Amino acid sequence: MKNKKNELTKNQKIVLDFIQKSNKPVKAYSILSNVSKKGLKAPPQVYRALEKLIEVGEVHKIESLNSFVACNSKCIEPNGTIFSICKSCDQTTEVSNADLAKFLSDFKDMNGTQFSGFNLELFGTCKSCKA
Amino acid sequence: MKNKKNELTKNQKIVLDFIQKSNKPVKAYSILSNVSKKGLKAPPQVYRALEKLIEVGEVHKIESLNSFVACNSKCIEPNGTIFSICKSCDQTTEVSNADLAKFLSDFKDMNGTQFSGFNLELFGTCKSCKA
DNA sequence: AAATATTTCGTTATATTATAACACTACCTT
DNA sequence: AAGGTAGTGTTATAATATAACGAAATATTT
Ligand SMILES: [Zn+2]
Ligand SMILES: [Zn+2]
Ligand SMILES: [Zn+2]
Ligand SMILES: [Zn+2]
Repeated sequence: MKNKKNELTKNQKIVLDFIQKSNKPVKAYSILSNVSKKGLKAPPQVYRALEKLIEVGEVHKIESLNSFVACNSKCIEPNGTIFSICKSCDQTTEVSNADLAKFLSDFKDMNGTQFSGFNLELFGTCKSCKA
Repeated sequence: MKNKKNELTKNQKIVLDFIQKSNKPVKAYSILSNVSKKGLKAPPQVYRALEKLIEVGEVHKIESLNSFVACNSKCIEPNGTIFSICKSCDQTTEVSNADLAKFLSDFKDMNGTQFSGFNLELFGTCKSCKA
């Protein structure tokens, strides 16, 4: 047994709170400077919180942006993530499409072996950038 | 008209050559140290070559590894990439599966708008790591 | 409750990845 | 030859991420 009280710690909550309030993916050092008044003063404190938050599924990393977003809690597949990213403003939303998620989860390689996880990043232009 | 002689430059060829000879994704600074005897001595020289090689489609960046691979020249979709990545050794192969590529290219968002590009990274365990 | 193990914390230093800026060169186009 | 574009070499620095270590907090066992 690992952690009877399965709650986030203070630092983890502070970081998650900031990410959830952001409407775009946020960078680690942006998190750091924005929560420094709450006591987090060095990169490891932020990166450690992020690591945990990602582990428990509250946060995802947007690899192509080196940035972090809160899970919209519509993750369909536990080990797969799908994002829609605006090429012009980086606005990012988690895509929940059952067909797509199923297609990806069920996908097998040449040998018929299934994958254990996936990350799909779809690039386009968001509504406000089109206008 | 851009470039009548549509060839790669010396530096670009050196970098591409090294990437093609590698059997795994390679990191920029690993490229740098490996081609330094051929005259490339500073990061910008490598990153500029990479930028061009990516632009012309000879090289892809593996975002989750901050590494680079040569295109296996089986890119089905011009603006979409699909990779299979071993979680344990980082061995990476470009996946060419017409059904999957078509599914992703045709995928539309809630508003029915098509995306202009995508990158899919599939995670699993490679043959040799399973053994 | 006390002892032990585990996890988190704060901190300093450093590693890794990537780009800005600038003067200069090579080549293509007219 | 003149002008434009792309590439080069170089120095410096920005941006992203982790190693290491001892102290503090929390959980588990005795
Ligand atoms: Zn999610
Ligand atoms: Zn946008
Ligand atoms: Zn390719
Ligand atoms: Zn492997």
